[in-house]
Amino acid sequence: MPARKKLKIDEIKVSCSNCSLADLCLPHGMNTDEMEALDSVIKHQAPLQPGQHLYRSGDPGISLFAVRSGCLKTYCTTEDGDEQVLGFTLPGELVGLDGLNNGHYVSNSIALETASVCAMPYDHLENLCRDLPSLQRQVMRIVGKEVTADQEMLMLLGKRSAEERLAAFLVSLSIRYQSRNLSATEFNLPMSRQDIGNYLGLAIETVSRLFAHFQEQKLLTVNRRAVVLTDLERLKGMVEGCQLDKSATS
Amino acid sequence: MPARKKLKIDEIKVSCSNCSLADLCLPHGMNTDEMEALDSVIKHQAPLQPGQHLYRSGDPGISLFAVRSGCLKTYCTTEDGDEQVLGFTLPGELVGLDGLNNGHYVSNSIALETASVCAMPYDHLENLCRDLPSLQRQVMRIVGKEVTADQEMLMLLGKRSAEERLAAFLVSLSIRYQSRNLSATEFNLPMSRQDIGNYLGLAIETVSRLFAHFQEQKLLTVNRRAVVLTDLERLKGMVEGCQLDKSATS
DNA sequence: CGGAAAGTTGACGCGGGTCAAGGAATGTGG
DNA sequence: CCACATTCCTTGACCCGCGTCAACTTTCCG
Repeated sequence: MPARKKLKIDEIKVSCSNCSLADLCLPHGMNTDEMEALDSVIKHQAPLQPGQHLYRSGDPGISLFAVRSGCLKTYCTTEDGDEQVLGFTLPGELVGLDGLNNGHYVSNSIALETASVCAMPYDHLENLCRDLPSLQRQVMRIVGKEVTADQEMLMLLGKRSAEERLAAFLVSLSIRYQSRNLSATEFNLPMSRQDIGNYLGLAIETVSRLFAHFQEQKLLTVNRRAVVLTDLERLKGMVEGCQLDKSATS
Repeated sequence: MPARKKLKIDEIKVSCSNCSLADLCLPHGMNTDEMEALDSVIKHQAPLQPGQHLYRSGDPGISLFAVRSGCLKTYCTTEDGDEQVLGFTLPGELVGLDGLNNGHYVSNSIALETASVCAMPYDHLENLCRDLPSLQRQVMRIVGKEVTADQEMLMLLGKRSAEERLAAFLVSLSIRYQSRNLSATEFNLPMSRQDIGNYLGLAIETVSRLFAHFQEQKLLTVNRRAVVLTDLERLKGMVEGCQLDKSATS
């Protein structure tokens, strides 16, 4: 039964145990058996096209999603219609936690590039957590990370200058690409100036001017979406002191 | 054994099933048996004095805390020493989620007034969640709420004017006090202008001027920490349109 | 090829930060 | 109970970072 065989291969292809992102994702630290159990609750769906929504505000929030490839933008809208970008999700990162609150998503998630995601229905995940303490702990770790990341962002928006915000944004992307075994210094921005500005609480003209300014200072070269960080160290220096102080006090 | 009896009464006093905050807190929606199980993992500790820390950045993060009375301020510091206030915790609300990330708190939590808290060690809570699906769901609900609240805050800091920020802050306090059966229009601010400004990403002079400005417009009267919201409706009107749009799209 | 979307650049002005001075409340020691 | 310091808050003057408006260029896509 060649057809059956083929299907089997496809299944293996998309399993957690073979996923190169496992270290960055929920399976992190799980053994093969545990990964297989996790696999069993994951729904693979058709890839999202750019501009296509993964979920919208008000949709019944029933799943947590892991991004396998591409890039998602999470945003929400106010009653009077304007948008706030909440974040960008890269492969190995999770979205959809906010659906846990009252069963409906508050935010929206849209693909910026063609993206494939793994969907994990909350209720299945919940059941599985009962049997797999390591999964439960990992979920809570992810939750804690999310909270910490939001705190970092609040600090950026509350206290930092436009220059520091953009530098922090670029450094964050750099680090995240690096941990995915991509170049830390050369990459394409998956998002528009509009999205960057919105995310950082800046006007798009300001973002554009800052890119020009950074270029003058030989910190980077930029052409539309293509970025080369020519002096990553100095960029990191600009952000230094703006980061959370993680030094233990005890 | 009168001593024994006395102790028993004290225990009952502080149990979830007798706590007036149960509806706002983790026990929400649990039956008596479940509450008793939850009680068993809660550690009651001596009240915190104003200025005393519940936990500090770097401390081993081992517990989730529920505030029973008083008010806590959560904040974190940058490497170069300045502070970002992340939020204020009122009775019935939880703090300490950020310790879930890597086992250490990233933020600090300090009492603004004399405060008593219930401590729930993560590991006990984790075990209990395995037996009590309703608790597990409630924990995840709280987590989702936390994420949503952070999103709302990001929007405030990213998009809103100083005036809208302070109005939103006062309305939020009003609503939270009301759901604790306290006056929605007359209360004392538990925090200083410094803290308010820091939290809202504003200079303390701006906060002060805005209070004066609001007073001229007969929106409220304020004397140091004492606030009376004389036109709550109009205040809410100022915030309208800044709130997340929760209308279902499907 | 044409129209729209995305990005850049310059001119201008305002919201709110900064600096400075002073008042009111609270604490502290004599 | 009073003098004094300290902290918290208020108010005014000034000015700069960044938003807004506008014009233009480049890229994208049917």
